[in-house]
Amino acid sequence: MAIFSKTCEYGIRAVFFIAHKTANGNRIGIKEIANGISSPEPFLAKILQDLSRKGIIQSFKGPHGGFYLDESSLSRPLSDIVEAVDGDSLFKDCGLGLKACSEINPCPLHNQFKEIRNNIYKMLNSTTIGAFNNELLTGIFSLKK
Amino acid sequence: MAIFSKTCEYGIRAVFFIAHKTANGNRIGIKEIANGISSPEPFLAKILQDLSRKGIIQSFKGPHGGFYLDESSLSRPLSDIVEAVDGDSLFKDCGLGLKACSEINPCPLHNQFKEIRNNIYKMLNSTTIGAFNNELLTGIFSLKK
DNA sequence: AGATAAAAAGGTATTAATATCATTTTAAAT
DNA sequence: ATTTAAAATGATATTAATACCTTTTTATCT
Repeated sequence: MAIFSKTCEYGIRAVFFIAHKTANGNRIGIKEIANGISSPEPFLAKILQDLSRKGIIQSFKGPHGGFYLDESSLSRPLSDIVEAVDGDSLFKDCGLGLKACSEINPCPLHNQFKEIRNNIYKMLNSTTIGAFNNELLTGIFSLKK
Repeated sequence: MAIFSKTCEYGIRAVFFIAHKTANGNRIGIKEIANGISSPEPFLAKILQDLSRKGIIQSFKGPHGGFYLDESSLSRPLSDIVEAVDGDSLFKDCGLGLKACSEINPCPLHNQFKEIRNNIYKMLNSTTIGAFNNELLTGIFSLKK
């Protein structure tokens, strides 16, 4: 198993891509995004539609329309994308799948998972959507394949 | 998304349960295990059958048969269960799902995920199957619901 | 106003994960 | 030998995730 669902993987990669391609105020179409991050276009369309409805990204219909990010979206943490797509179970739920697991009724791995969940959340919450625009521009980082 | 698949969650809980219930040399049947960890019995049967085939747990057919753990199984790390069930993608694959992601062609979150993967692996690899027998016996830890 | 280009919406298809059921094999007890 | 209790196997069912397709809405341009 991967950490994120495919939906979430595509979502994060797409948002990074949009951030980097629209830093200049432009918009970008679904075709170019799907191609830029190696994702199935119709599936990605659904994902972006959902992220747009939830306010994580912005979109504009019609000719010269497309997806883009406003200032406040650029400074959102990645955890917002993950939460919008996969929910907060990665940050909150018991690692062994126990609904009743808690501080007073812990599973054997309760404390270990608490730390891991915190690590993941801290990382995702302290990294913003726009954090890698420079590196993406210079080609240091890849979002394809 | 959860960290592990349902299959893996049931598997780990079941193995903990078997370890604790058969520490005295007994065997334990699928019914009692399924009940003890709140899992669907036929599904769990499949999982344990697979773990048995892979040598993670031991089983014995016929009357007074059941599942149990030998000494060496008790000292295996949890990472062995996870690898047997979910494979090693949790420890190895790119967090953003990129096949080509590597040190020389990193995704934007490459280093961040490397650390998280290492945390998870270290935890699972340094915790043994038999580590919680005492706490399970005294009821400090729960495997149910 | 009409044509066009884009995302949004809604519905369908495929695949993988999860769950269940029926039959077979194995070993013990009588 | 027969019965019985257990896991192993094989087949099927259900559900959720992933992927795709068609139509509709919105905005721009001529």
